[in-house]
Amino acid sequence: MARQPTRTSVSRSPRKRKGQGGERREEILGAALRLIGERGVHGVSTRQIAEAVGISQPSLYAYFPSRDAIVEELHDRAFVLLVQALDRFVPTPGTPLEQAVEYLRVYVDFGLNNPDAYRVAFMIEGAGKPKPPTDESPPKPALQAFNSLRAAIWALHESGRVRDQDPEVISQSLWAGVHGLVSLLIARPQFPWAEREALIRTHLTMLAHGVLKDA
Amino acid sequence: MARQPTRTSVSRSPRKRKGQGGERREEILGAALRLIGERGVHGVSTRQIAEAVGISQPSLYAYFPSRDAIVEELHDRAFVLLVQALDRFVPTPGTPLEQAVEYLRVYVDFGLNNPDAYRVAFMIEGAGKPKPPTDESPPKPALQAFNSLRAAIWALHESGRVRDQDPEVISQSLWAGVHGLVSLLIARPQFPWAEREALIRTHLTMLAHGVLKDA
DNA sequence: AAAGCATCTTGACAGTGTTAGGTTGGATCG
DNA sequence: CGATCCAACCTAACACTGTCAAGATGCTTT
Repeated sequence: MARQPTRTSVSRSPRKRKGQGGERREEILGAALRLIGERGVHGVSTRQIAEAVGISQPSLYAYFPSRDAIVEELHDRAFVLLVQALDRFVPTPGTPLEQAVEYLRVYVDFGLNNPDAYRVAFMIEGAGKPKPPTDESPPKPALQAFNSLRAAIWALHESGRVRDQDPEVISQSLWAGVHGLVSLLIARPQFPWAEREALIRTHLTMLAHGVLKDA
Repeated sequence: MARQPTRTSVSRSPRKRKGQGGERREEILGAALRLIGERGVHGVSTRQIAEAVGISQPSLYAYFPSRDAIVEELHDRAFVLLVQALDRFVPTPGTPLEQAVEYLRVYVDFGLNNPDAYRVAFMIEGAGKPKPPTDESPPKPALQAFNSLRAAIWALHESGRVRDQDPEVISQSLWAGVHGLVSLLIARPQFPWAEREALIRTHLTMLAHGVLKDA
């Protein structure tokens, strides 16, 4: 009697072959990042992700232990992308101020060009909290990203152009400075912002002026 | 037959008298703010709020149309508090740089002393999105807060001490500068921050140096 | 052809925000 | 005083969420 199930609707993706489970994993991460970019981190459910991929929703748990684990993986990957972008930077000839602005600009552009990644990386509440036990061993991508920035500041500092302040403090301060602009531009698109290019340039110039000696 | 209900557990708060529904409203907001401060915006359910207040959970909907409305009310109130703090500022005698640092310090201190409020006000994803129709009429507390800051910058600007830049751009840039520090300090308490006082002072001095002429 | 196991499924659970409808009891009025 | 009214509040139920348990499927290797 069991009537033929009407099926339809949820077009399933064909089952992956034996070794290719990793492909599914990537598909899941891709769909999750896209949906999160559209609807926000908390506006996406596991069922929506699963449907976008074309699998049943509990199948996600074959690849990730929890929903949060998906977000966390995106989080880490976003940091890796940021580090790559920062480390790719090579200064063009110019004054230290111009070079500093250029470098900070890489950070800003990364954030604005990858708002989904930046959101996931920096703008998720309590994303860095619940892990006091498993520290130390792996250099978390988050810290690694800051290390890139810090290294650049130290280099600048050793050129003697920086105001006499602890370089560590200056690094953190500059980070806060660029993060503030990026996060606000991303999070508050409705705010009556000034012309974006002028705002960015002014902001970075201000930060650089604040740090460098020859103002 | 109907056995005495075992009751227990959820100690209910006594019913409010006829006109005192507003009290309940305040109790709900207070409990919500406290719980959100402890567990984060998304870590608190309406049932938890209701239990903390001592009423049934659907009763919340007699006072607020939705869960988001509770958060939004807290959001607006946080802005009002911030505006009050900013407007209370009266500069002590000193150089323009010292005064600028002092003023920005009010913003930073407000954020760090009221992290719950600041979180709710500035660090909630998409809190300023879904309202293109009902604009214009009421001066939203959010914009009002920025107006306070802008007014202060304009005053500074007219004293002739500011680098030749559009004051509007400078206001937004300074806002981004302080917001970056406050939001990171609040959101990432685990990060190996430098000594907080030194960090704040350096950051604000940097921002002020970046904006003022006599560096 | 058989075995093994990665892949994926259905079914169920407690928890969530929200709505519908009914009860209670203090304030008000005749 | 007693009747009425309605603000304040409740229970029951809905569709949705993340997660777990248990089993089916079918490619790959022996």
